[in-house]
Amino acid sequence: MQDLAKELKTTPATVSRALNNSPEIGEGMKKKVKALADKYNFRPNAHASSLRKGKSKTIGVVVPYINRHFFSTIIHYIEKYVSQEGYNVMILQTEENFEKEKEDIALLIDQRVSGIIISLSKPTINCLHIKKAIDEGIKVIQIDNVLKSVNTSYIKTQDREGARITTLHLLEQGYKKIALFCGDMTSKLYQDRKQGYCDAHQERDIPVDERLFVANTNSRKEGCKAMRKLIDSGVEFDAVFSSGDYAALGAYLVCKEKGIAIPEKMGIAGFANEHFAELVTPAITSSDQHSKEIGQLAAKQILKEINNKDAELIKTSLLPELIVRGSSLKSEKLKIKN
Amino acid sequence: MQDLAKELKTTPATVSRALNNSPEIGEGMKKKVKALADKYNFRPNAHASSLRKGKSKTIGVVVPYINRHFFSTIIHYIEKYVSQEGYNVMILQTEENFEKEKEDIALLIDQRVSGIIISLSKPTINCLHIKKAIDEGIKVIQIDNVLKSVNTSYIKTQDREGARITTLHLLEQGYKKIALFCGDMTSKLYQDRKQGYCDAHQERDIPVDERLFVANTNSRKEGCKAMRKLIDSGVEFDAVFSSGDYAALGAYLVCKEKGIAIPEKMGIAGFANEHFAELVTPAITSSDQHSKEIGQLAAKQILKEINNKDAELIKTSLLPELIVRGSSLKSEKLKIKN
DNA sequence: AAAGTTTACGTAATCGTTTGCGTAAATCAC
DNA sequence: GTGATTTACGCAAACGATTACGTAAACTTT
Repeated sequence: MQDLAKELKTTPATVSRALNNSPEIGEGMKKKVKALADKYNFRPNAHASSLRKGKSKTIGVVVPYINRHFFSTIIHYIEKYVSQEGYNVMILQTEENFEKEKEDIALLIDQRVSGIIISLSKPTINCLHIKKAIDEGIKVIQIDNVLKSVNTSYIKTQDREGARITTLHLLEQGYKKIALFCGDMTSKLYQDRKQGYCDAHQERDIPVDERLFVANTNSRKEGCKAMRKLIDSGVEFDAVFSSGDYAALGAYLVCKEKGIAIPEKMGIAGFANEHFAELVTPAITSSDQHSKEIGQLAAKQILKEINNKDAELIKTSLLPELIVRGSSLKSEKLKIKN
Repeated sequence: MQDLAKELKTTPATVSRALNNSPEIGEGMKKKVKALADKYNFRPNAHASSLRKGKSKTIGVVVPYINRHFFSTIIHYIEKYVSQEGYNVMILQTEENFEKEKEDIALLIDQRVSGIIISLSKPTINCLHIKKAIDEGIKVIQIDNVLKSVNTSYIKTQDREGARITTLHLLEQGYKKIALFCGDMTSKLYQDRKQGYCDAHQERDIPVDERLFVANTNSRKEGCKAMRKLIDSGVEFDAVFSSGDYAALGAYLVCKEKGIAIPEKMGIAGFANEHFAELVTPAITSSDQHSKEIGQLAAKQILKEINNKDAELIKTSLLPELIVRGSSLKSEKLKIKN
């Protein structure tokens, strides 16, 4: 920048202002500066700029695991959007670990990022770390697993309602005893889904059988384990609603292995609409969480809050879309039989 | 830092050195500095440090799309590894666009990242942008789709050999006319896979029928289209080897739709071992590309090159693992019939 | 014990931009 | 034509850490 200034017999100040399109610089000078910058292929040092401004054009994205279809899709759309505005994204994973989450946030503060988009790890129950970021002037947007105790914009799924709708669907298909697989119950997200499951039962005046409830069941392996255990326990049930597709898949595979007919003898419904859900035979009923919309909304909103001192926060809950597939279509089959 | 220095009646220089564990600082002073830093929860400004050092503790990762299982898994392991060493990762997507790739690299240079791990976009055929990064002292590692015309470490799949093995497998199963689906043929990656396919034919003295070759077929939709077109063309064939699982899935679904028995009338094999390949019925034969190993190796190697001025480059080609599944098991079925 | 070496820390310049303040020249009001 | 603005730019001080160089004090060597 010094060099450009020298060659143009002006000062770095002017060069800087010209490159930043400051209105205090005349058109003629701007053209000259830009032309020379182009000629020498000059690009300003991002760190010097960030240091001086106390802010960098970076958005931090914090998720439990990036190699989950749901999150990688969200990040895809975030990156796609913010990169158009000259921002870049820094990615951190919490692996569902609260301590790591705190450290991740601290790192992003060290980087003076302009904004943070975060899906809280499941065990997180306090948000002092988030508040610290906000105090530093960083805009925060929560997605997916959010805590309302801290006042930020958020975009989440209507977990309770989504679970209610799925459960209702299973009940309407004629399933009587529905097992429920959830994850870490310290998380509001799973509490909500369980609540929705209970709501549906209450509406239909059906008692909830706690023996059919299994927590900490997220992965395919855990889903298998839970399913085997439940079957071996002797408690009767004729359907499984899993808070995640992977655990649903586990249950599904155990049925196939044991020759339990899906959907006739056992109904299965998942959540998240993972890729494989529609591909297996019969396909698995699941709820789409609109990852694309979440990513786009989060990106749009965070830039708005960064650029507009007092942009209004948004508190959005998207209704997941129940996609009914073969794994829970008992009544249709019955009709055909008659 | 100034404040800490003042309180300890010393200078920022000493504080900086103490925090960085410089051997020039006595143990007593180090303890005092660190204690006070802890007390005030002081964390150094990353940008000031990067500016002064001309380098930031950031690794840039450039891939076509992050929401592909293969890439998100690689990135997962990269982030996991480098974050332990105090590095963080910045992610850029090229969307298979050369211009965007150039801009991405320029952005990472602006950020003075310490290293770049990149999977070149398919259309990329020259590496001036990569060389520019190297000239800036940035360590570069290529993964997956690499160009050997630039001298960097790389970790890739043995595309030719992998394709050869898959093709040989299909031939051994008794398939006579194997269609080949590939992607953008300007990319060395697909050229290699096609070559492997040809190798296998040559070994078995079987002529290659160019009418059975379809390029630019990556997605599920394109796979469907290609399959329909091929069937309608009237050219006879009894198997499909697709360079990607999604296109293989397209072919697979068209068979199901048209009632073409898999694997009896049509053998199918993909590449990449996507999640769904093992889940559909029959499961799809595919080759695992060891994404976990690629991520770990890339991360380990880039840190080595960053920390060791003259660490040796690695040029690694991992042999993909052919996972034979039902979609290509014709002979087994025949045996059962006899 | 004098000279040399090491240890532990201070001094001050530097990384490359940005920006509050100052000011000459140009423009405007009347 | 004089004073008041406005325009367009220069000056210089930041931003916060790092590091080459300098130097007292402590320690070695012979």
